[in-house]
Amino acid sequence: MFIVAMATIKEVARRARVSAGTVSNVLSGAIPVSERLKQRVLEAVRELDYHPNHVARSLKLRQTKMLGLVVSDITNPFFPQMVRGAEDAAWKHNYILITFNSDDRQDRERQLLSALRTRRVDGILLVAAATEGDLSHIQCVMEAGIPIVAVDRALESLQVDCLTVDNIAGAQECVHHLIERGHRRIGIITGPPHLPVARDRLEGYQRALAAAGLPFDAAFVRDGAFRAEGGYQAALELLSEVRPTAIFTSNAVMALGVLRALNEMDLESPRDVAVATFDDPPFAEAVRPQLTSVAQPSYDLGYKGVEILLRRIHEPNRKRVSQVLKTELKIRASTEPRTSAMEHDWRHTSAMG
Amino acid sequence: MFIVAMATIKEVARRARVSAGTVSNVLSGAIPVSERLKQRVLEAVRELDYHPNHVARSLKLRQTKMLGLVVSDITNPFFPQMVRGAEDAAWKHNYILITFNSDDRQDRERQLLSALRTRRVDGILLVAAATEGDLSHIQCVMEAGIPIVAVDRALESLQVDCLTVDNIAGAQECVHHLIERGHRRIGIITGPPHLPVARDRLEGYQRALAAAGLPFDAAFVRDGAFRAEGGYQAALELLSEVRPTAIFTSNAVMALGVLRALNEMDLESPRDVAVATFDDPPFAEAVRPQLTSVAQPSYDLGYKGVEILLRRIHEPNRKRVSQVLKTELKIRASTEPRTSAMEHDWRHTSAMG
DNA sequence: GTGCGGATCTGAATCGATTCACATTCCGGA
DNA sequence: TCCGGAATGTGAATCGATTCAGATCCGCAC
Repeated sequence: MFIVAMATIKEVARRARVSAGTVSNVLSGAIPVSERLKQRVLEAVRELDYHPNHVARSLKLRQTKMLGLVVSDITNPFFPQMVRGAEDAAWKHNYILITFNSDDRQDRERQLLSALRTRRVDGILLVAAATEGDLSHIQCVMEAGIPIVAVDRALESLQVDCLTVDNIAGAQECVHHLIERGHRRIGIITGPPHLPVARDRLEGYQRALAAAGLPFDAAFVRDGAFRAEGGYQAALELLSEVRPTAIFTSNAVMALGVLRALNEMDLESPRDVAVATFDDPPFAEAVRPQLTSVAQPSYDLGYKGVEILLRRIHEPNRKRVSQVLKTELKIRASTEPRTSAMEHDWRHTSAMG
Repeated sequence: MFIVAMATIKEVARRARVSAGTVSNVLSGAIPVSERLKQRVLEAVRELDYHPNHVARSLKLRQTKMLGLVVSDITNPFFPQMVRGAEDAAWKHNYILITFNSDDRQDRERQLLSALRTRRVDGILLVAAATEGDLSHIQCVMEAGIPIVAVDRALESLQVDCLTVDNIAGAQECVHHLIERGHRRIGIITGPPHLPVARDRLEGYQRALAAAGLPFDAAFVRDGAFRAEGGYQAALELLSEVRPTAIFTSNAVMALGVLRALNEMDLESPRDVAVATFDDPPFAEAVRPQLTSVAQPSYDLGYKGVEILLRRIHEPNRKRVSQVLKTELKIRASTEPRTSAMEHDWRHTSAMG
């Protein structure tokens, strides 16, 4: 293997006829160096196109200026924004990000955390695969002295900083909006019940019903597994069984499944069924009808997550923080008021089903 | 700052009553160690929860097992798949990925490459901000001995491996499909003309027209800057000026803009206007109508890109490779045949405009 | 001319893992 | 019993930057 060696600090030193320490001082600026030598050093740096070896620096300083970021799956349209936010914040503070996908599998998460630990990252931003049960692998990393911030999904049982979104309030506000529009038969397609995020959104749904004095009926609840296919299947079932006049999905990809189901059943939104969803991906405004949705501050989740993490790195003994970001309801065409004629029609039809 | 030091190889050695070298040999498996000592070492490793310091390892071995990945913007739905592919391939070969966004800005790209260089990544996967003009910052990195693979956008003027998509053929096939469906007035919304990707797709459009003996009219070409807003504006213009019966967009986010424009102008696809687009994001099947699209093998772009890069890292003197991946045309509802009545109607209208 | 303080610089130790020259052990065969 | 050589271990040098104790230099006051 042919290696083109990069210049080292010693070569720069030799060329500038100074010691390595002086080169270091010039570049770091920590200790003043005479103008004469400084110029010599800078010229040598330029001539050799010297780029300090950050690996050696990390070893000596015992900090890598690297942060780990573990998300479920970057392919899920919710995460890119968050990753982008995290990256921007990290870059701003001269840190770099190592991003991993866990696919929400705990065994993989365990491996990833182990890899990050061996790489000596200074801290980890974690969207935990599971938030309950055996969290020992996370605990271990913390005990090894690597700060962790739980993003999007809180880890109540661990002493970690958490940055989450108010899922309950977001879902509640949205379902309340549906109720306000006259809907009484509202279906919900949820995510995997073992995920608190999914449970919280269901909780918001229930609270909205309760607040309006409406009864809760489990037949209107389906698990779409947070996936498009699941949303599709769940929608087919709901529409052919309990006939809701509105469907609320707990994330956006499932909403796509719902739209596909409507398509196939030759139903139209909002005429036949109102649709609203958690998440507000770019396509929400492009689909027909445009989707009423609960926008999460996903960019902020990443950006602030990194800021909390950096703060923790510098103040390891700071009090544990747990911040909850608000969602924003974006009302669009998919929940526009229906005509009373249509409403009547559906009432009639569903009574027959 | 309170530091919880992690165990070092020396501590493991002391606890197992062996030398550091022996611990290293046990863990790497390169040199055989007697069963007796091996067990002692492994037990010490377990007791101390030893995780080798990869930073020290990198310094000594002069390889970090890190790859850099520079994309335009992870927020663009085309990239997550690619990043995921790259990450999977990297992880499989025990490499990690450092992902950056350049926003297609050359100054930023320069900084990112410099950062990657100082970090001593073993190689870089680059979606270049520009493919022509001053590419010296890229050239420098290569001269420093860091292999680069240009993904998605070729760098013809540099001696780098390239992995791209056949944009010309993909666009041509798609436009040919529109022609086959009877369209004669076909608008195209392109990306920034300084990007070869955009130029190639336009080239494919032109070739399709030429192959069918249709004249090329610049009035049917608009620049949508690869952004939703641009696609929206361009569509409004096209539809109110030259009245195409079909619109082809050079990327998917612009197609979203087109759909929004149709929405606002109260036009319907495919009844009034057929729509087809380059890129095949998840929402292509969810929007109404489902979008005919040119699917890029974006996951493969990342996966194979990393494999080419790793191959280059191990064989620096290998002949330069330049691989072109094929696209796949996915025909969906947005280009379904129109009735002749409709066609007539439009001919009439456009003649008036 | 001498001495002294401050400003600059140098040189060596250090971070933690790898590796290689060398030391030690152990075994069979003579 | 002794030797050769294979098998197994040890210890020190090394990677490249940082940092700090100590060396050197300079000007100035006495």
